[in-house]
Amino acid sequence: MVAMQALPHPERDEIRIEAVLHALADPVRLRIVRELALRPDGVSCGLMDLGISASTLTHHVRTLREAGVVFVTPRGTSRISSLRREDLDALYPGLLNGVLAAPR
Amino acid sequence: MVAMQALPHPERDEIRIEAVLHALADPVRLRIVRELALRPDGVSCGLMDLGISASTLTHHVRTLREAGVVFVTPRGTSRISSLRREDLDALYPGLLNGVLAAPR
DNA sequence: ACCGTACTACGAGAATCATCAAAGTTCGAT
DNA sequence: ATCGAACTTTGATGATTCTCGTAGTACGGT
Repeated sequence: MVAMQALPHPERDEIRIEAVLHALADPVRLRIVRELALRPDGVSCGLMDLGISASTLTHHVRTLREAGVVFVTPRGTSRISSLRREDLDALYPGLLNGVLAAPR
Repeated sequence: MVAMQALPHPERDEIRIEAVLHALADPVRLRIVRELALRPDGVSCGLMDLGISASTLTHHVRTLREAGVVFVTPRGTSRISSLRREDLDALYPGLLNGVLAAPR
């Protein structure tokens, strides 16, 4: 069993700091990341009340996924997203904690 | 003596995480921040060999200043920039270290 | 087989951004 | 007072991005 993922994700060594920072710099995506930080087991982002359209949400989740910030895996008709905490902490120790420490 | 600064800077409590992340997300600005991290006493960004025009550099330094990432003060005809390490570490502990830990 | 839910793909519009050149400002030095 | 160096301002351009609606796909349940 090599690939249980249906969607492309960057390997840890392919993650670029500029892409991560850009992904985190958007208010909507930051809210998603904050929410995911509270749910280590992952959750469907569609359940979050973000006040944006479904297609916009798709765009943001893809941005986060392609940057290497979140891991996304299909579950039925939903897609479960989770923070790539281990990878991010290994690459940029303290970054995620610092971002999450910011006042809401 | 209230204001020794000639340029407007956000107070610590006015710094917003989205602005900081956006400021750090640009490759040129990230290079500037990395350089400033090596020079605690500050330096004129014009001395860095960034391969951009002077007006573009002005734009980037202003973005960093207005986000609260750097402190800029005039010195003769130059402007000395320095990282606002204390403020950033207080607001987002670990963020700066994490960013600087990233492979260049 | 059909329907509803969850999500994606596509195309478009508005806004933001990075970049530059040209012209202007400020300051120190001659 | 003049000059040059360092920087800013303005205006423009092209690229990127955020947003949406519409149409489409995939999956589970009835």
